[in-house]
Amino acid sequence: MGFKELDKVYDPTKVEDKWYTYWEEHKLFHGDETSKKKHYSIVIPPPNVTGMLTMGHILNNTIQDLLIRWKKMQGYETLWMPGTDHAGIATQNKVEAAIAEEGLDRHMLGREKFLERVWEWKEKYGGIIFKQLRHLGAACDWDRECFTMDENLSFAVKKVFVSLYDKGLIYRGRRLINWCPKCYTALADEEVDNVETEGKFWDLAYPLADGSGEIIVSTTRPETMLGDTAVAVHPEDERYKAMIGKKVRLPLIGREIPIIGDEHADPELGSGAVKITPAHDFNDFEVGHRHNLEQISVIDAHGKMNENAGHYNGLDRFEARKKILADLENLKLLRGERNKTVAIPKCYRSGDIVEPHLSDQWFVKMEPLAKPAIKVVREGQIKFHPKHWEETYFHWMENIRDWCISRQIWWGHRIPAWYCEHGHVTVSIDEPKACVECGSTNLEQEQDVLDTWFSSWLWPFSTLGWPDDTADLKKFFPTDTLATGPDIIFFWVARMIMASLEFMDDIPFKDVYFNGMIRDLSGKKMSKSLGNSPDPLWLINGVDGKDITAFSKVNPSYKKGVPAYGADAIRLTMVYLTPLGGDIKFDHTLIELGQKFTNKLWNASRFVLMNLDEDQPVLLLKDIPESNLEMADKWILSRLNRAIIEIEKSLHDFRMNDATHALYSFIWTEYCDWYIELIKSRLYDSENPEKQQVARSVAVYILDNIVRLLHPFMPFITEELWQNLPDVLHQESDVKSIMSQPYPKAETERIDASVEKDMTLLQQIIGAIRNIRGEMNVPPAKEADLIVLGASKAKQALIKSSSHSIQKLARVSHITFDNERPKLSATAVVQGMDIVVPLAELIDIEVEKSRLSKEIERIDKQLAGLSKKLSNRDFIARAPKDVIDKEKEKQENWQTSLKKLEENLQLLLQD
RNA sequence: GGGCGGUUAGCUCAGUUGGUUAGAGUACUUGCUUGACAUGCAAGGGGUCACUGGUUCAAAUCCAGUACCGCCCACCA
Repeated sequence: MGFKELDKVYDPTKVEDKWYTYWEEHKLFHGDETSKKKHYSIVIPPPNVTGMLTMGHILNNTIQDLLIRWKKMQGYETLWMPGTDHAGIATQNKVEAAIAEEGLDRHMLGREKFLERVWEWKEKYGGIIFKQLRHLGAACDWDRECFTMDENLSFAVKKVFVSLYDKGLIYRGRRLINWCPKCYTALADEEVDNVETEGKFWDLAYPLADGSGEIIVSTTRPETMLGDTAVAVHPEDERYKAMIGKKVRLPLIGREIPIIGDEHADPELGSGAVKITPAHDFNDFEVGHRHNLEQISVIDAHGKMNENAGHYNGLDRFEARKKILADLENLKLLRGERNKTVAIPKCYRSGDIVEPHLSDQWFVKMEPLAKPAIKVVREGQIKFHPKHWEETYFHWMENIRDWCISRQIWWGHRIPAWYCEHGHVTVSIDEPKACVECGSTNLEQEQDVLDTWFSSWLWPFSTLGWPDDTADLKKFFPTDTLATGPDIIFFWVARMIMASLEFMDDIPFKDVYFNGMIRDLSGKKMSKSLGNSPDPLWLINGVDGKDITAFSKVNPSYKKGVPAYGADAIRLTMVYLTPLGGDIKFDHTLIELGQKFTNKLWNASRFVLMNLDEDQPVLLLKDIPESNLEMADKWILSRLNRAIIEIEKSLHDFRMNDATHALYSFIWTEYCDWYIELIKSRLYDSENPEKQQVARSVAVYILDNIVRLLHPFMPFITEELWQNLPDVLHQESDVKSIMSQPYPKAETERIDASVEKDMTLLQQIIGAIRNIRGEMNVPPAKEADLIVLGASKAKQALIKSSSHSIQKLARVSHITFDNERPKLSATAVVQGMDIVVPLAELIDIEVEKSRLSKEIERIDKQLAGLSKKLSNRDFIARAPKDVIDKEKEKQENWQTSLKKLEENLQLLLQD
């Protein structure tokens, strides 16, 4: 015994950090841009610089790591590019909250000092998530770690801005945009969540200026009436047609505004007449354009009424609403109030109600960029997995609207545009000396910064060195797979495709894998604020309930703490549970699946390794003569190769869960439950060292394949086990690591259908005996005899040659054929043979009777259905021949079984 | 309002192009400290595949509709 005996229980905490350090030290995560090998690259969806690891990251990064490790073992030069996003609004909000505790706000500090504070924050808290990702095992190339505000990435941003500006695709304009009064900045359409809310719908009466009557308008936002510049009715609306062209006197303000005819007014809705406020409503803005209406802002950027709001000036917008309603009520101009669900636009960062706000902003004209990006997906150059997300993509891209890219915050890439005192704009990568139009040297840079996504849409090539023509770009671009969540399909995925086609003249990636969302068991999205998400590091490293203080409303089940499941167990569980693109309802107890599997693998390996012997070398499979392989050996080799094919196919199709299932059942059911049990007698048979050696060698050969197949799924335990395998199995490599070993390839010549068929028979016989024993509650210690009736010569031979296995696995002493059967015996039918277990003193006749009756009833029922099918003339006439043959064969088999079972039951009833 | 997804065992989920006796893990029942593993072994019970109709020789699977759940998009003020 020269092999190290493994611990009885696998402890991930003893293993995981050790191997991660080893891999990192030996540069096994490094992508070599000078390599001659084919490349495979992935860019990480950059987490926010202040981000913390969530369960969603666990799933997303496990999938990326799985792909990278799989491809690396397959011989590709792999690169997994890590990096973080500066996340403008989110990060600025965080730092502002932090300085608020010191009684400061950013304006007190000023731009420069404030940014210093953000950078300090970034240095301190940025990248924590990457320390956490290391615990997960992520094989990121940390030497290349990027940040969206790195010098070269910032240069890329400026270069892109100038290029699009020069092409006329970036413009500046006074538009109505989504404004968050809390974040004090413009937002893109995608940054606004429309939340259905119970609201009110008020009817207001506007008197006609000539005193001839009034017109009723309906609104959900009465406070904006101060900015009304018209009332619109449908031009075909008989009720109001005659009023078009007349004027109304706006209550409270007294301004005279026209009644106009416009199809925007829906006669079905409310009174059919609608107030028009071009400065505070997107529709009204359009109507205003059509009719040349004045745009009067009455709400300022802080959400307060402004000087145009008369004596409401200075009031908060919602207080103003109350006041205005009360005042109209007093004037008897408030004519109705109804409940109505309305979609309230909210800022996805702060949650504050977004205000349509008239201001000068920068925009990207998207349509010309979208066209080629639609094409590459439609033509299949880029494939989405699951495919149905392509529909969502097309729908958005075909109706794309211009992208508002300016943000009125400080943390981000400052827009490279300068204004002179005459209002001319100069756009340039470097600070210009003089205005391009008038030559003025009195220039001031734009105060606004760019939307965060304006840097992340360049991510697949800016991280590789663009705009320089780098070796990295040549080697690793376009990247291969993008794995991300469908929630950022518009924010990020679509824009990366557009940017890449525009600036690289190529697609950014070939496949996009959308992982599902992690929910809690009640189906709610997991989030820290809901307190329904565990900290993933608790699950990896374990935590005592006392230490859980991170969240205010922690799920009670975490208060007791959780054991150290280890990264491998979590990874395996996640991919086992994740259907292509489907959501996962998650609870930490589900990880027991992975934990148990980890322990099973560990112990199976422990068993195989403890049975090796230094004095008896392990034979390589190619050195074992075919004739020395027993049925069990051939069978497990056959099954291994089928599993390899299945895994390869599943991973290729991004069906990670199928690949995981294939591995799981191969390892647990076939290798552990059957193969290892079958070879035990050979392993223990020191009288027959040659057979022993073959059994040992095949067992460890399969184990070697198992750990390599499993490595992308469970990197740590497989490295630990692989390192413990005999050296003869290790292929030479620069660094001794499973990461440098080849991924198993299928050897189809090892697939042997006839051996599998024989094995099935054996399993069925053993299963039948076990079933009898189990139903009768026969203790394992009691051995029984076995009589097989009606077996063909071939089957007899097979049973004889495997008699030892049957005896061992089914706890049988003697096996005989065609003996007379004792009256008191339990019986089963397998492939037309009677399996008779004479257990006179062991069995309960009544139990056996009911067992047989139940079985007869079951087969009878099935047979009835089948007979009906086969007597259907249409079925015979129209179904394919092979289907009919199969059904007929089935019928014969069942009929035989039924007959035999009935005979057996009769024998028992005779007593 | 439009679009997309879902509804299969108590729970979490598989089920690829229609043809299996509808599966896995877990939970449950029973028997086992069987020379790797009680985080284990063996056996067992449990499903009218949401509902209704249609296509077909044949539907969990294809089509239409209904109900419920979820997500996304949209200017009904």
